Amino acid sequence: MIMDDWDLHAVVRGCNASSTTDPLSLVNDYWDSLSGFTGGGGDDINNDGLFFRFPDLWETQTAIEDLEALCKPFFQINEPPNQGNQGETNKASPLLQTVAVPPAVQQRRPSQEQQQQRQRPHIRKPISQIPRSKRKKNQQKKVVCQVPADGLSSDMWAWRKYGQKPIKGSPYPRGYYRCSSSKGCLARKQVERCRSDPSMFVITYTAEHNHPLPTHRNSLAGSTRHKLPPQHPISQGDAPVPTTTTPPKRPLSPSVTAAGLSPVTPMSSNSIGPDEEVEEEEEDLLMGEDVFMDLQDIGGFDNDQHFPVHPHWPSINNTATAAGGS
DNA sequence: CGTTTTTGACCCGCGC
DNA sequence: GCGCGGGTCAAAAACG
Repeated sequence: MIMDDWDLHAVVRGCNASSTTDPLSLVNDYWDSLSGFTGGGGDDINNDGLFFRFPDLWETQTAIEDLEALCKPFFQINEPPNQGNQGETNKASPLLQTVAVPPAVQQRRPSQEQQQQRQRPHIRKPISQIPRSKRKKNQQKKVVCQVPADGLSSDMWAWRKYGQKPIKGSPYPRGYYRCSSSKGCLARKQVERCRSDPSMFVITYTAEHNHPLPTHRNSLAGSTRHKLPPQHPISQGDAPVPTTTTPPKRPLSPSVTAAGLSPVTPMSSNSIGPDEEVEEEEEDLLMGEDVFMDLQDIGGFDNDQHFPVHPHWPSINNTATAAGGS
């Protein structure tokens, strides 16, 4: 099947290509990918009855149009409809690639019911009741976007972070987000910094939203932890948080998020940390204070080239235990 | 009170 | 079969 070409390599390619700082190569990759799609099945999970679905990859027009179409659902930037703010939009518009799955495999995705079953409170279900095993890794349909830092919060969906993991071989952790707008929404998103180009973020969207774009969040509670100016990022970053022993139950400050995820050691006052903070605030203004995701959550600030070990990770290679925890 | 983030633990796919 | 690595769960804490 044509889809066979679509695996994580395509994803990785997208990231690697950026290292050449040649966006066109990504677009070309994407275009190449489209040719692989045209024969594919458009039979996605939610063909009917759903408010939102990914743009139809199978009915392609032009690479640019497709790019825009794919980006739109995720990057509906707050701007007047007829305001052709192309310049700015382009700045934040993601370079993306798509990874598709053979239809047969797609059907194996956990259904919504299954998903909800898994999310029921209480202890983990016996393995037999958890259909997660049906899912094959790397074979879910994915849309991979590569966006600059300021493109991250252009995502109009409301995401809730449900996990974070250090990725082997990468100094940056990967954040796992799920759509918080609708309970049954299966949409997920993974965000990580591109290792070859730390200024870029690789966003992988999985599954689809089954609801319309939220106009605003239900609540901002718990979502504005980073409001305080991180005056003590260093202390957080340096804190040798034990990974195996009992966890220090969250001596959290708003800056912990940044420091906790940053692979970088303490952000000096001259590092980009604060700059990004400012950048983020600017974004907030642009976004009408709808901060859907804090970039600092993703990978910290590393533009000053040093990639020390994450303070919380004894060593990324120390997998036996590190893999267990996150 | 409802929501989010954090984070250790758990589970499972996959490569060897 | 085993171990690694990635994805998810869920309790605790924080926030408005």
